[in-house]
Amino acid sequence: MAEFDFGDRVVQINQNSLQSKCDTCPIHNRTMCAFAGEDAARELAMISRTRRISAGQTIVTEQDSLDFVGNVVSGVVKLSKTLEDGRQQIVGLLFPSDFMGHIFSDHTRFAYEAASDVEICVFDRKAFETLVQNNPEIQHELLLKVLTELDATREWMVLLGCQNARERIASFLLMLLRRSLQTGCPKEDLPPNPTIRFPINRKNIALFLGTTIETISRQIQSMSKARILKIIDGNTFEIINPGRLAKMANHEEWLEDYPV
Amino acid sequence: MAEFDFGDRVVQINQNSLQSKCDTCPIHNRTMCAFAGEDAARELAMISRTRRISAGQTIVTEQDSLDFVGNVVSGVVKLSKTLEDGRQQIVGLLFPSDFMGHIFSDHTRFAYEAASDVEICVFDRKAFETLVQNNPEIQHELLLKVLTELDATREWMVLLGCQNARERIASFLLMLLRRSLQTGCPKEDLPPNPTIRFPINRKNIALFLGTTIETISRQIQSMSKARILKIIDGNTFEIINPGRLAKMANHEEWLEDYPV
DNA sequence: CTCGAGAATTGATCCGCGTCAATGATCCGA
DNA sequence: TCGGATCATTGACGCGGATCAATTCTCGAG
Repeated sequence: MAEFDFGDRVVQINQNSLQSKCDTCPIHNRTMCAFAGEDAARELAMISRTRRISAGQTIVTEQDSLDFVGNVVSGVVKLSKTLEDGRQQIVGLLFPSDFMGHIFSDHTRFAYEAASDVEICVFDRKAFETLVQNNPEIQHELLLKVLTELDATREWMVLLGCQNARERIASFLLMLLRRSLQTGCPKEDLPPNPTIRFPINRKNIALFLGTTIETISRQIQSMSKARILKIIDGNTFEIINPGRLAKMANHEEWLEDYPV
Repeated sequence: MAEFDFGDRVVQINQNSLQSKCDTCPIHNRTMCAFAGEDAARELAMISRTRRISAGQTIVTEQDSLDFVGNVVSGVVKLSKTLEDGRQQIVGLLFPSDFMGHIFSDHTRFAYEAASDVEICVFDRKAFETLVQNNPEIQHELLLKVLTELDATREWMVLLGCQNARERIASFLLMLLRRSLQTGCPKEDLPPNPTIRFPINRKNIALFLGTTIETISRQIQSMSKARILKIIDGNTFEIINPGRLAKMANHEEWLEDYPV
């Protein structure tokens, strides 16, 4: 065991076992960890810890203090706000390699919940903040990540503000398709009929899209009848015509790879 | 005139006249400029320039490259996206002291337009990026600003996703009230019946709230009948009961100062 | 002052989708 | 294998707010 001082607290961690975790981390090179220098990477590895949360469990409630940050390793974390009367809106879905946490602030305004079985790699927040302050290159990566997330959030704002149910669901399918293609496969190898799985249940999709499970169901059936997709099972779909789907979403830039 | 090298370009600027501008800047201490060290502040002053844009003029279109960044000095800048069929959604309104620009990226996905007569203090983007990279404390302030903006954007996402027209308009009024109180007046000095002015026209409010000018008109009249506000003129309103307005908005934390 | 253009209000109508309710599918523990 | 629970699908209905249209208000030019 080694003892490390992160400014306002002392952390004791087994250095070897944790260092090795990052080497086998399936998402390491897509997270901000990949941009850390050698020393910072060692520190990150030392303060990291893996947590598993099963679907439906709350990780942090609104207004709670969030004393850790981290990366989603597998599964989907939902970020949501619930009004007094029970209405809820999901304001973000965090997929593997996404950064999770509310840094440089003592309380979040949104609840974090596992939308599926989830594995996250967490760091003590204060320790991570100290590390960020001492490593401008990590802070820069973090800034870029947050800027990207801000843009993505604004895109969804367009969706919620002025697109109808059909467009919202088409956009959601496209987002899933894009996330599943993010491994960076060359354009000519794109499958003509990609397959999509819903990683979360209908209720959460509805809460994210600002609609209802009934409307989602009707639209999926309607797309199936229109031969835009084929329902393999309730959660799996073969996209017969990605181009038409993109056109339907009215968000062309979300699927540049599949021309209409 | 002095000549300054910002990495990839050389800028010639009259140092004295520009330095003096920041001293008289009405919003200086609320912008990230206030956090710059002495050297950085001098650089900022040197690369800054004031631009005036009249209401309705486009500053940057979507997909354009945005070669400057800056702070809004007066007026309101709208950040929006327009779909092919003409539907438009405003994803952000920038008020005085707000930072404007799309840093560390060569093209924006949103258009910038003056929603009222506007005065902005601009910096060359590349020069500013260099300055940020060389000044971790400015980068940190920028990160905090972006994080705050991300949270604010998510709050509006809740609004667009699951709140009705009445709640949206009440929330908009509260936001204006809060912005106008940001000078930091002590709680006991709060005016019991504050006055609000719409800084932008109905069309832009509607585009921001994901509704229509007709609906806004009807809701305002309805609030007037319910004695929640008094219509001074078409753009000015006396808030008779801030507490009930907050309750109506269902976003209690937006007006903690006025208990229900 | 008048005139015309753009902005806001007010009224009438209609439709997308939320709501409620019933049925069907899947899964798990007993 | 059965029964209960959870989740998804399908149908019927109604409402909030978009749409269309007419009127009123505001303001700057002449």
